[in-house]
Amino acid sequence: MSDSPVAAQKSPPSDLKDMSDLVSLSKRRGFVFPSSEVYGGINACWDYGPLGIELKRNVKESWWRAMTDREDIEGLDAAILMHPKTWEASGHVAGFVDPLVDCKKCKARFRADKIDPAALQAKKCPECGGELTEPRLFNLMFKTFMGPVEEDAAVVYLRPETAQGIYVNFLNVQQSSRQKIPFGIAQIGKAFRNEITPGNFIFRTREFEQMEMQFFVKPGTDMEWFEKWKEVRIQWHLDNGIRKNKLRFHEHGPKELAHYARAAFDIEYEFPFGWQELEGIHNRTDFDLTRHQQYSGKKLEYFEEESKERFVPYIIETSAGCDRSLLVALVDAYRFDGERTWLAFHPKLAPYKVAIFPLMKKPELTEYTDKVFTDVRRRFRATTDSAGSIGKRYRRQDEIGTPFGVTIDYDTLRDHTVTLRHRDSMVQERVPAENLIQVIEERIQNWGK
RNA sequence: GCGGGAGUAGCUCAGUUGGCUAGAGCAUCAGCCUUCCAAGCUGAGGGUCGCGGGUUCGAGUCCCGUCUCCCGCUCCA
Repeated sequence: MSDSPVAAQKSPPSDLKDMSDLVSLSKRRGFVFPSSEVYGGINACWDYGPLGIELKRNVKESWWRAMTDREDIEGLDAAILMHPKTWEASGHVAGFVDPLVDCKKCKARFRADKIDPAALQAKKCPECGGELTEPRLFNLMFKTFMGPVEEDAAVVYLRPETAQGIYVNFLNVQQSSRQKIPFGIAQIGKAFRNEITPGNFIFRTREFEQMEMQFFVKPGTDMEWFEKWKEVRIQWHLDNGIRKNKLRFHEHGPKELAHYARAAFDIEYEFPFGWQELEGIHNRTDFDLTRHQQYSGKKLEYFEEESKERFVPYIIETSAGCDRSLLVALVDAYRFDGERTWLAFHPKLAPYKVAIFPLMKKPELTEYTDKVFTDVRRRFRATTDSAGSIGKRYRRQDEIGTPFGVTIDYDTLRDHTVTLRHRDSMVQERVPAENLIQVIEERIQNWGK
């Protein structure tokens, strides 16, 4: 049995031209389904299928470990429903309201606060001079009621960001975990925003999951930490196998900064629909904690032993979209060479790490396959398939991004070696069955090197 | 929310000027064939045509409403 590589003499793999191929692959293979599809779907809501949820768990696991493996970071899972005053303090009740006006002539839409007051008064479109509609309010927070009675006093909001749950727990976490500043709190959780225009598959949805880490530092050291976290977060994306040339970075100028931020840095990805933000790193100063002090009347200060100083910490925030990171994993991994479609996931993100096949559907081969499968799946998430030709089965796994294929053939029965096939190169190597797990571990260790 | 396009099997689509039990390819499942990279053979399952009304003897095919998706405007995790 030779282990000569089967060379791929095809045209170089291409990227996605638009999202349609990825959307249909996602549905066909069980990554992402439209929500409530039997009722015709609901705008911009999506469900993760069997493979999608594995991918998502792997993305979250990668993030969570990168954060909480550090000694200076603790985890938290705060409630989605919070005291309504939280959102007054955060500025969301006032700030998440964007009055919008439309031009009846050229159909352009503007934020009322961003066009010239005189033009707004005269209801004249800044673009074409046409007539503008009245400003209309769009509250971006989802509102609901606590308890059975729908009365104003019972109004609560679905959190529009997870960060506030961390801020209000700052002292609880610091004291219970006996952390000293600087330290951070990491949280993964859902957030909800009534976006005016959701879209681009799972890129912008009204219900989404955030992966946020808030790092509390002594005022004066904040810009230094801001710089450090920029580097750490860029590296995380690269460690997940995201191609460097598809990432770019954008440092906000003073005029672009949100009300809470002193500095902001975006990590952007080049999607088929353009460069878009994937993660933001912000220096939020002491804005949030100070506001919560004001609105709650409780002190949110930290006492530093060494200097005997008492201060409200500054916060460096890293805020990544979980669904967006998953979308980037899919988009970045998508390959098509004119014949073969495959997802070139980094093994740590792949839903299945290994697929195990009998070369043919024969009892003696399937029996051996079952043994290997039982063995391998104790270590790696694995799958098996015996339907159709071996080539077809390789293709099926390529399409869901399984990095390794293991094939049991008649030689295996004699010498107990198996074929280990690599998804991206289609190279095959012969490996003793007893060393299989170890070899795969090594290949994953050296991935990309 | 506004403008433009679209909605027929899991996917991609075909369905003539409204008229026989709505078709194809791929996919799926079962069997056969195959000793390493899809598309070979046999058979099977699966759509009532986004949804709701209306016109008509009769509608996937016409009319109204509604929902959803895609592309622009907006947005920033």
